[in-house]
Amino acid sequence: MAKGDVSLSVIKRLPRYYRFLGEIKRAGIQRVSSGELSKKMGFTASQIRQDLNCFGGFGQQGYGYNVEQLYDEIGKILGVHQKAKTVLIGAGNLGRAVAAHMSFEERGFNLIGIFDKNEALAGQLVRNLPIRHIDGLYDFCRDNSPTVAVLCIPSESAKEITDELVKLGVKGFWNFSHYDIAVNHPEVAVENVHLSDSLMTLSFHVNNL
Amino acid sequence: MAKGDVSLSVIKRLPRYYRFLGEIKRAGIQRVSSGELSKKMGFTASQIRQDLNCFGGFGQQGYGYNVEQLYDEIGKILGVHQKAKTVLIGAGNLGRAVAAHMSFEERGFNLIGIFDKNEALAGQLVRNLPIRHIDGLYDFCRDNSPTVAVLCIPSESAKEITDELVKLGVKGFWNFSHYDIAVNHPEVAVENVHLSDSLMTLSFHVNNL
DNA sequence: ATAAGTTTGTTAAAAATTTGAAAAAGTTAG
DNA sequence: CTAACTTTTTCAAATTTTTAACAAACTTAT
Repeated sequence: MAKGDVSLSVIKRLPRYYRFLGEIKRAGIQRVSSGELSKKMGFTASQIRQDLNCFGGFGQQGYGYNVEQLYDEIGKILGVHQKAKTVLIGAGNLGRAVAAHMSFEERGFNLIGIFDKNEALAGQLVRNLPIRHIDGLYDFCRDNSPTVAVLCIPSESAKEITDELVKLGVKGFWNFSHYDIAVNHPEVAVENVHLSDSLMTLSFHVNNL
Repeated sequence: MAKGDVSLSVIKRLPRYYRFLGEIKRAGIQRVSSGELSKKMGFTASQIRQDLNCFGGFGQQGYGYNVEQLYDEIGKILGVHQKAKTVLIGAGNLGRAVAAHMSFEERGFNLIGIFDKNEALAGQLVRNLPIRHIDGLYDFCRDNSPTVAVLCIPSESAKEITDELVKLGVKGFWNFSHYDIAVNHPEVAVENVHLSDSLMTLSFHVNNL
């Protein structure tokens, strides 16, 4: 069950499995076969079976998969029950929307602080958390030891803040800035979102239908 | 120069090339080799050359690539100078942030309407556009013929609205809802964003460092 | 003008991913 | 309990993607 040897392609599909299994579970369905999942999700049944088997034999021949059990297993693999202490940097339009809109708690994170360089925002509540001035970040991190940071800041500041946060012990970055975070440390995980890349991909497709 | 035979992997890298070339261009650099790009971007030089050659020989032996020309060519391929008329559905936290934060105009889109089912929001301005009540969507589409829709709505409504918009002639969807849009029509392009999937992928990585 | 040095375009090899298919295991009905 | 059926597991083949290597083409300096 070594996790290092599971390919990134597989890992990136796990949240989708989790999402669909959640739906199925809420619909009250108790068992599901790879064939049924295949129809619903648009992956081949073979791929689904192969993916799941990277983490263990969750299914049973002649029966399929128990929805609830499989949902829980994937949840465990993804770590959705962890409570990784998380700070959000940048409380502009996007930062506030991300803070308010994402269910961090259902996905393995615990949002404990929101920071912005704009004094005017200080004290304003977002999701019951006060926006703090960025100058307090250092002390806050020393006192609370967050392990994850969400970056909703302009690309200019991204590199600098990232380096500082790494020094302060942050191990994971969810990056919405235009800048491509590429940390040298192998002990740091980065997920670059790049909404504009996604939008341009759509532009390509729309113009080449 | 048939575009149908370029793989999705390549296409998804194009916005990244565009982004880095933009940076290099703004820095005043006029020529660049695949080797230099490789260092900056983290792709292999071989891959960069191979990717670019899918669309034509933009480089010159012994010289490399002209930054401005390559930037323009990729821009054309991505269609960033198009003005695809675009409506945004759902003016909640996320919808408003997307409307305000994304530079649609620099990426091939022209945002012409914002809609929400919440009466209370009607009339409020976002980016100089008034939020309109969703009931007016049909007429608005008939009058203005948008070809792209950005969906920032709950998954429950996503399928229904998508189907209606397809009937009204929308050819491209940028989907932020939890729901996986899968349109049967081969003439419709969909880009599913799924921020929560990205967040859970980060959760996995953080928990498996 | 020539030679040395770069760098692309292109072809081929390697690696990774996806798909298919058979064997093993379990379920369900009689 | 047995036989027919379903579905996973596992292994192998096919496809796709990435990397490497080399010849052709251009630049630059002498």
